[in-house]
Amino acid sequence: MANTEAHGLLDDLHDLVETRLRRVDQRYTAGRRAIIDLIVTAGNPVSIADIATRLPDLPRSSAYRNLVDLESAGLVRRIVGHDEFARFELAEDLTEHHHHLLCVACGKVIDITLAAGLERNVSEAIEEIASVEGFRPHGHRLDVLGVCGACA
Amino acid sequence: MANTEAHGLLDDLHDLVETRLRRVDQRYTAGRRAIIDLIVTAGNPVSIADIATRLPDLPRSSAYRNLVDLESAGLVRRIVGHDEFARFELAEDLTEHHHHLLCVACGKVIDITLAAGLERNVSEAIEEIASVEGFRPHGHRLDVLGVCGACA
DNA sequence: ACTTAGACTGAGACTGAGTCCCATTGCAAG
DNA sequence: CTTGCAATGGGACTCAGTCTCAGTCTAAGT
Ligand SMILES: [Mn+2]
Ligand SMILES: [Mn+2]
Ligand SMILES: [Zn+2]
Ligand SMILES: [Zn+2]
Repeated sequence: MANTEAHGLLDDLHDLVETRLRRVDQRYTAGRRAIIDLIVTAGNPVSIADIATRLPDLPRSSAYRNLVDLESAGLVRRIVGHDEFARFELAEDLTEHHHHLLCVACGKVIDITLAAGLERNVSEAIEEIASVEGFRPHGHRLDVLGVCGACA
Repeated sequence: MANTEAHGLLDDLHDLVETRLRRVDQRYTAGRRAIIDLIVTAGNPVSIADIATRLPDLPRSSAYRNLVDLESAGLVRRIVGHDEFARFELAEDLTEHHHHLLCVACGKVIDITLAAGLERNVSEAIEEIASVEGFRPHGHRLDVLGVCGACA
């Protein structure tokens, strides 16, 4: 192990998560760390079923509670897809602003990123319309409904 | 009542709905008609609670079943907003393509329409990205999260 | 080292929007 | 009429998600 300055990107993320949790008097326990690890490792948003499968020793009640806590701390985002199951991914300020393809057949969620210019146009149009309606926008989500390659 | 050619826009809609239902061997019963009336009359998408309030004599099980049937017939669209309650509106081929402002405080849903040009740009970008992912897109939804005027 | 406050855990009870069941009723075609 | 389904409605049921609570862990203070 010649590398002593060691910290990889994943370790940096864990440090950041820990700092954010500490800021609200929360601890970065093994269960929470395992959930963050899983969310980052999986390419796509993960469901409770995914967590139960990949982390069989983490009780469901703890998984649900940890996800609520991580969401409250602004570290994790809950996604309501096309099926009845919630899914979870890293919050956008830990990754980048993006959107989703939702498979109406199997419920799979795939991340996509729009061109910056188009994203800007959308945001401006939203600001415009919202102000007319007396609505204060915090953000937006664009979901594409369709059928994924595996289900075609 | 001097007007004998009578059929208003609402009547035309009812006729269209009846035709579409007949096409799939379904009947346009009083309960279903009342639900369509309510959905059209209300400016915004309606929840089951709205239906229970405005149509107190329509049993919940019938309301849910009718909504499922109307959705299957492509006449009504189910909206998953920011709260835990589903809402319902006319399907887009009975109105026009549009999107929603979602109040994160009270759950209210407000219809909005984007400029046609922007809408086209979004659709094209989606086609492009989806094809790269091997995903066959059927449509999209754009939800703006924020706080409505009443909740500000 | 010991204490202590409160964050955290886990097993299970509970909630409630939405679905299913089934006996009964309505309705349209022949 | 009759006959085959569509439709009804009251209530039982499902199950993802939430809540409870007694016990445990952890960090900070002394
Ligand atoms: Mn994502
Ligand atoms: Mn709408
Ligand atoms: Zn799929
Ligand atoms: Zn509101």
